[in-house]
Amino acid sequence: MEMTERKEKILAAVVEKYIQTGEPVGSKSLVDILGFPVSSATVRNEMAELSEMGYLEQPHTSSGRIPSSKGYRYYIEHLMTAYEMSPVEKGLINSKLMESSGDPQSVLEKTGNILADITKCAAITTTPSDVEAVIKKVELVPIGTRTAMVVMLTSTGILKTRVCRTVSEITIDVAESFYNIVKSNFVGKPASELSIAKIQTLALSLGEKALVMTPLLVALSDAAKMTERTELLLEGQTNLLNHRELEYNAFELMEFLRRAEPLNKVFSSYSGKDGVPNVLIGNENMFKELQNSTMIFSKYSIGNHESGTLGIIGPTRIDYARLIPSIKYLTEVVGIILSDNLED
Amino acid sequence: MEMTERKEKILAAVVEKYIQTGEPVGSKSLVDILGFPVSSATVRNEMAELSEMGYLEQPHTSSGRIPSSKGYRYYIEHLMTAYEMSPVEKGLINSKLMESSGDPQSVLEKTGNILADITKCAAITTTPSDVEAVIKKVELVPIGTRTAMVVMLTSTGILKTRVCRTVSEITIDVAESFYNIVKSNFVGKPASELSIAKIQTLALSLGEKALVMTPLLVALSDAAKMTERTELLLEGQTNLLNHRELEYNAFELMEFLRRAEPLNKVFSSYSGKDGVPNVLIGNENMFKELQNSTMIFSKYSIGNHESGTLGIIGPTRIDYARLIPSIKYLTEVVGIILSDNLED
DNA sequence: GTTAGCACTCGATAAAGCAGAGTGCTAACA
DNA sequence: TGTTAGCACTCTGCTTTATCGAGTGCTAAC
Repeated sequence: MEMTERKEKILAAVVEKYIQTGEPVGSKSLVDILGFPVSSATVRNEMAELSEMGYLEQPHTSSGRIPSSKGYRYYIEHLMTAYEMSPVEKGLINSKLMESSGDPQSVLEKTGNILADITKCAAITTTPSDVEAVIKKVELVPIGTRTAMVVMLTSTGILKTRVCRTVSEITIDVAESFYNIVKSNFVGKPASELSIAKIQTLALSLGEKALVMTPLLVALSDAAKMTERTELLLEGQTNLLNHRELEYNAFELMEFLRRAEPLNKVFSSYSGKDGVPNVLIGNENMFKELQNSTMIFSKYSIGNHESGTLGIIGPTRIDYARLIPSIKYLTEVVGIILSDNLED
Repeated sequence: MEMTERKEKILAAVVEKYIQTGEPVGSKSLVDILGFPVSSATVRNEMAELSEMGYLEQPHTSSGRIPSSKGYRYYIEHLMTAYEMSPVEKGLINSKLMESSGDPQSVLEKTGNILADITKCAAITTTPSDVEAVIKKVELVPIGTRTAMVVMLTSTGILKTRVCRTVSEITIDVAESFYNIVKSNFVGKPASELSIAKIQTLALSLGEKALVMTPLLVALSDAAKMTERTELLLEGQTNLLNHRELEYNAFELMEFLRRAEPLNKVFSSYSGKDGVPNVLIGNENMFKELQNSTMIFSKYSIGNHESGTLGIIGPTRIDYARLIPSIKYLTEVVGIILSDNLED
């Protein structure tokens, strides 16, 4: 049984109508939608074949058809005409993103917000991670006599700050020693070398200065730890409750999203080549909690390195034609904004 | 009709049983719970009187009783024995809070997390706001040749950072001018004076330096704006879905929480005197969306100033004896941690 | 290959019946 | 006067039954 042009038109019509209404689509209503003059019986025959081929399925014997995962996939790959955002929408998004304070975490939070807003799905973003990142710069900012803020910049443009308090005054002398220690031990090295153990051995060689220096170094280590860990940011989870077809799954889904590991596993199993978003529909997902959902995600790059992921999760019944391009666009913008920090 | 000791015992038993099971409590099961030997008929008579007095109500004519808002209130004020957290639990909370990076926003986020976790409700925290706050210190941290981080500290211990990029190099000369401008115009003044308008008039007098200086001042203004705005942080909203009695309200409630104004209105209507948490039960709430919910909140102080609010929202059927002390404790701890930044 | 006609399936909704928990009231009891 | 046993009554939740209608698959004719 081979795919014909008429079958394709019918499949596309079923997908689009179902996406729009959420109701199984019957042969009769299809006749109205399709441009050419055929009777409902003919359409019924074609639909039966599409079912047999695995593109459509029936919730129960005597109701209309809904697209299967395979049906959605065929639609996305062969039938769909992508619906790009208008320049106005793009401009709006750009200006919203500019509101954030510039550090990756807040940019990605904002991105998640926007994503959740335009897709009405749950949005997931991950903070950049780059195994090749090294410490580029460390600064000590005086806050009070015994309080300072440690600032750390990595080669991937990630900036972390951390406030710490010491038992005795942070004199210029102390600050200088701190800079020396950092320069000779950590700058140019990966953040992972900044372990507590390393700090302890260092402290031994510092003599009396160890007392005031240790908190500073610990703060730096905390900052380093924060850059290493890639965090998962969730936004708009409550959107999931709006989708009727997820009604019973919504809660289970939210619980699933709370656990970071499985999601990271999904993200790392798919490459982000060509900047084309990955689409995982229904049973194409590896976890049973996602069998009724669709994930669309895409990798953003800082400089030339694939650094993090940005995507959504929602019902399989979703406006693919609009959302896939949107996610693609946001991925590009985020990449550009975050790469900006890299240049000097 | 006056309250007797036996009535009080019955009321307490109804409240506690209902909190535990979520089912209306009947006279028969009460006889088992109450220590003294009475028949179900006697208890029924007492319950009828408690109903008449407004402490209990019936979901429908022929079912057990559940506490009314007034009933809960009487219980909280006269009958309940508060259940303090154990030192171990307190220690655990302290150490979790210490993980956060020290700035108020992240401390409060963490607090919200903990709160949501131990109460299984939605947690609300507000970032500190203090109309009397003035700019105490501003620092410029070099990141790249044309990138810098502006750090701002207020008299209330709030620290904000903001990264900015300029078109030309940030020389030592530029930095010095920046410090001079800031010192003579903004330090010691309220953050609200750092308006864009003010910056524009300033820029006019800077001549050629305006080009490189403006982005820095704008960044500072952004930081100032961030300290002024008190933000509402929500955590654990999805917990609301776990409560059967909120089933139909849960979504409406989440939508309500998204809008900040009404919540701020609630918070500002109640003082935080004595550090005793405010409890608003069911219809005691001013907004119709909260009629089926209970809010418990309390104000934390930085230094001596009441600065922000921290609380939960959940069903009226909630373990008051445990949660009220927990919230009280967290409020105190947050106050202490945030006040810490004040000292020099 | 297409279409009209028709019996059939199955979910959704409403109506009806039943069991059980719990009440309020009355009358008797200590 | 307070307490208790007894009983009729109410109301919910659950199950059963009936009905409706949309939509199908199949057959036979075009």
